[in-house]
Amino acid sequence: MNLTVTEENYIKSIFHLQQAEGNVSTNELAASLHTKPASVTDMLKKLTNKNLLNYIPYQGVRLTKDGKKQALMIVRKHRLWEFFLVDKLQFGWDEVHEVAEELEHVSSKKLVEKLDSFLGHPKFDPHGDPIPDIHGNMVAVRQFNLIDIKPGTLVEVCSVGSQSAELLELLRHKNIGISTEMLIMKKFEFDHSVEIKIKNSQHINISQQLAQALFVKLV
Amino acid sequence: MNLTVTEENYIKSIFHLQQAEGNVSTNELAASLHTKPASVTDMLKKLTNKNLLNYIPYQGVRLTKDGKKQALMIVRKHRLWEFFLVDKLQFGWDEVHEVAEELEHVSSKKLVEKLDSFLGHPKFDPHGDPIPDIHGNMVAVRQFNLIDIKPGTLVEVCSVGSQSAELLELLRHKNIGISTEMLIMKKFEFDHSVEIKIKNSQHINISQQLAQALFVKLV
DNA sequence: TAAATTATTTAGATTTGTCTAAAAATAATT
DNA sequence: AATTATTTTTAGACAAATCTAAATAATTTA
Ligand SMILES: [Mn+2]
Ligand SMILES: [Mn+2]
Ligand SMILES: [Mn+2]
Ligand SMILES: [Mn+2]
Repeated sequence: MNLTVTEENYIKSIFHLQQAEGNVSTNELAASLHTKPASVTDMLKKLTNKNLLNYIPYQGVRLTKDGKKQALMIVRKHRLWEFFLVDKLQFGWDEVHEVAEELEHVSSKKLVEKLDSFLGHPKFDPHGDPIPDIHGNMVAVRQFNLIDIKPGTLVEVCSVGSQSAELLELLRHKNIGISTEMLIMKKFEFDHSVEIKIKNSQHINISQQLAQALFVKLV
Repeated sequence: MNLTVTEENYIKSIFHLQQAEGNVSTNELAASLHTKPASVTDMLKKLTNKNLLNYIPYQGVRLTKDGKKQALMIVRKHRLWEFFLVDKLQFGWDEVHEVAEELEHVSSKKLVEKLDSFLGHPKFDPHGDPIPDIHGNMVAVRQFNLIDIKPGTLVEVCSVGSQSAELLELLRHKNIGISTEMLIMKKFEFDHSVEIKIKNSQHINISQQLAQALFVKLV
């Protein structure tokens, strides 16, 4: 079953949205895809006919097993290409997302697998997100939101909550990236900011908004 | 000016067809793009409005300066990706064309230039065709059709007349590839076949059809 | 030159993905 | 419970790219 670029983008968005919440609503999807709710309704019907998702009018949508499998293969391609761009072509990790949005739709299965070999079967993309293998499996690292970590804990950044240019610009400025190790020093009640100490570096303050966008694992 | 994938494919086809002949006809284009003449007429009007080609009804079409420039950049991407697939991902030279047909439409300019650097600025693709540089210039190697070479001449294969699977299969079987050196031994009037001797190998016979599909340079 | 053939264009329809505006269903407030 | 607000769906229109069938132009053949 061959999907159009548009269909693939819908499937992928639903996949990401249904991780967080249960059923994905029409409005959520419209926002995420920068389109209108009416257009989403049309597409949901179409994808339902292709057995990629279960859709109940007014109740939102979830991917079927098949839909999830398709989504995982698109995510696999997206993250492999991002790794390629950073590791081989010297792109910055904050400039690869847009390009990968196009590359992920190149259809050759052989290309994906040969690319994976060429890259040495990487397990994580440049943003710290796990790369699904050919069967759709990915390593599960227990991740915590930085805002929930108790003072005194040593953690390592393993992914970021979005790929927005604004966020990545701020991270670059603060010298925080994937695999940066940091000690949580203190949490301030007033503005929910967090004081941290980056390994071999000075103490800095992280705003509530930034802390909520950082995911870490215990080291 | 951003072109759709379809528009890019039209521009590229016209570019290739107008190399050989003068004006490109509607029917030729339809055949080359596996579409119908009526569809071609529609698209020619559209591309004319975008100033990419000069179109006179019933008289065929030629690219404008701008159209040619666009075409060269698509060809550049196509051939760079083909080189990448063969040189880095270990694809066979006979299996890269289809994949490159998709990759050539990925739009990031930065990607093309970084890919070019990563590959070491190759001058020829795996089929021996020259890769245009960022300004659209490509090295011109004087090429001859093997069928026109006089006996006694030493030549080197530098490109093939088509990328058909059938042709590439035969070449693989005869152990002929890009940069294969061969001495032209004798031409037979009866069937216009050619006897050649591949360097460090035995004498073999090349059919008229095959000789017409091989382009060589003098060494 | 006139007739027949071939090439090209026009006319009208179709598919895909989108949109706006209006109607209907659901959820939240009073 | 009734009203209001929000969400979602329907109805109808539109642009892009395509197709078939018919009309017209150009070319070839007789
Ligand atoms: Mn991304
Ligand atoms: Mn990523
Ligand atoms: Mn090719
Ligand atoms: Mn090629």
